[in-house]
Amino acid sequence: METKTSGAGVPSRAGVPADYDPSRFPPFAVTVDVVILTMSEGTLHALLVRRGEAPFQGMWAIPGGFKRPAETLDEAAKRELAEETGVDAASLLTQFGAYGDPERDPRMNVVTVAYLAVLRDVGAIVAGTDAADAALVPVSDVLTGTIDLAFDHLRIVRDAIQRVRVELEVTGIATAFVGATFTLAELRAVYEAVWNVQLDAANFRRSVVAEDGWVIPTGRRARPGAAGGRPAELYRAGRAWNHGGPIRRLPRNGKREVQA
Amino acid sequence: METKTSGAGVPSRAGVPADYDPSRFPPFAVTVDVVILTMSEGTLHALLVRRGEAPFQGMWAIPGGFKRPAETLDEAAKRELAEETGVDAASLLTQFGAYGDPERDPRMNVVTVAYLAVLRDVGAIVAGTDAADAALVPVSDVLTGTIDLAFDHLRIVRDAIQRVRVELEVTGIATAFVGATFTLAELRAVYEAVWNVQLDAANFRRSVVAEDGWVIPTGRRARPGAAGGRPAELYRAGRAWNHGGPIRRLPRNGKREVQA
DNA sequence: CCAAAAGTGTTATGTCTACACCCATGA
DNA sequence: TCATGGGTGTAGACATAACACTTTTGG
Repeated sequence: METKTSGAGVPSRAGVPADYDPSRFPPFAVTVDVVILTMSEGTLHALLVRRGEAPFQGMWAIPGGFKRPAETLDEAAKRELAEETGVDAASLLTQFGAYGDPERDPRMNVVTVAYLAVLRDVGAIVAGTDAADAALVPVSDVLTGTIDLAFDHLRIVRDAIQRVRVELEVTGIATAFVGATFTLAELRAVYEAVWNVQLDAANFRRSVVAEDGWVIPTGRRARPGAAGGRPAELYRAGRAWNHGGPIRRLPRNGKREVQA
Repeated sequence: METKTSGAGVPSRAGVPADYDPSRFPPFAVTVDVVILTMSEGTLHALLVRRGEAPFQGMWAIPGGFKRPAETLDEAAKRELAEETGVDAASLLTQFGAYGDPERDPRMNVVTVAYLAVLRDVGAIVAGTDAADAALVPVSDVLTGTIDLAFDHLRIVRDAIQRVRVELEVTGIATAFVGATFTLAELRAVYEAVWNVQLDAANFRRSVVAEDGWVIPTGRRARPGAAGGRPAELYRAGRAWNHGGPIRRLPRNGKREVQA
């Protein structure tokens, strides 16, 4: 693997001590962690598991596990997601970072590769598992430190949120948060929750509908809420979200930002 | 680290065979590879090294090496960059991916974490090293397969280019490509080379100058080229490029794209 | 009927593009 | 002086934001 051309015998190119022998490589454990995000009660939630053993026993953590030698990183992430949720949907798994600080695991050298997964209907999935060891928690509770996480998982979650914010802008990942059919108000709520902004419903509708083939009207309508109101049209996701996004960019100036 | 809560004895949550014992973890070698990009002769170039040993002996590869147990991934990347170029500039090192396919190294299980570095004046640096084992090659030659790379390094370079395209848009990384002082034409050439587009000089100037504090006029002027022309103002980079970019977005429609 | 939410129209403002035009230099 | 590239002006196309107004529901 990638041994430098300036091998053991060659003096270092730039004054760095060549005190390292590439022929003996240090072994690492490699894990894959998956930040699973979903919308619940109008806010962004993450699926966390409670650790059953030391270190950090009893604390919340991102689900994850060892990479196996015969699988790729993507396959490992897909496997972890499936084991945790039963969902088999590789397309919305995005690798967003690798973490290898020496002390991130007190027991050994561990490098972890982090993935982001965006799901809908995780509530039902979590309810089906042992409630004691998996839960959907508000992301804001994690970010503010109300819930604190094992290892460097806070940092990983922070990076995942950063990433999903960008994904929302440049891909159409928003539809992954909502059900198979959805109203534009639900879709708008995704942007508002993730970006923490307030969007004009009228203008939002126009932007989304203008993005050709991105959402498709089903002809059916949603039942209004208890407070009444005109029933909303139901849409389904159109072609996959790889081409470019529907709603453009976070506000150019700080305007319209809403305080948490 | 990150062992699932559903440990060895607990049956798997979702029908996945629980045939894996987390207490024995498989060891991996972890390396850090750095894709070093620079502008040379008006086009995008990458710094490659020639492999001195098997496998892929004699082929070109991205510089890289083992992560040491006591350093972070960022530190390892910084060290590799310094060893290869003598440049000590951590701020422009960006992690952009991890690669761990089982067969990517025929000798053993290697997971590599890839970084992007953008430099100026690499030409002089490379000239100072043994020309036989390091060279600046046009990125286009790599992407078209004219030069082929060891391991899965082609894929890594492709991803690095993807990344720098985005970085150019959302950060101000463009100034990292040019000298300490530069003309707006030089800066524009960076965008044109990386995005493979043709930009209107007049509009480019306005966009850049409008981005407040992003480039700062020095009051000095560049000597015109041999063909004459009005001497251009010299600028220096302003505050660091983390806030948001100067030139916005790749063209919304395919227009203005230039064929390679 | 009233409140609430969905959806449409309209207008002011801002941004982007193309391109005409002037400026300063080398040969 | 002409060719070349730097820099400014400007008008139309287009995008965005704000908000008034109409529609359709529950109570």
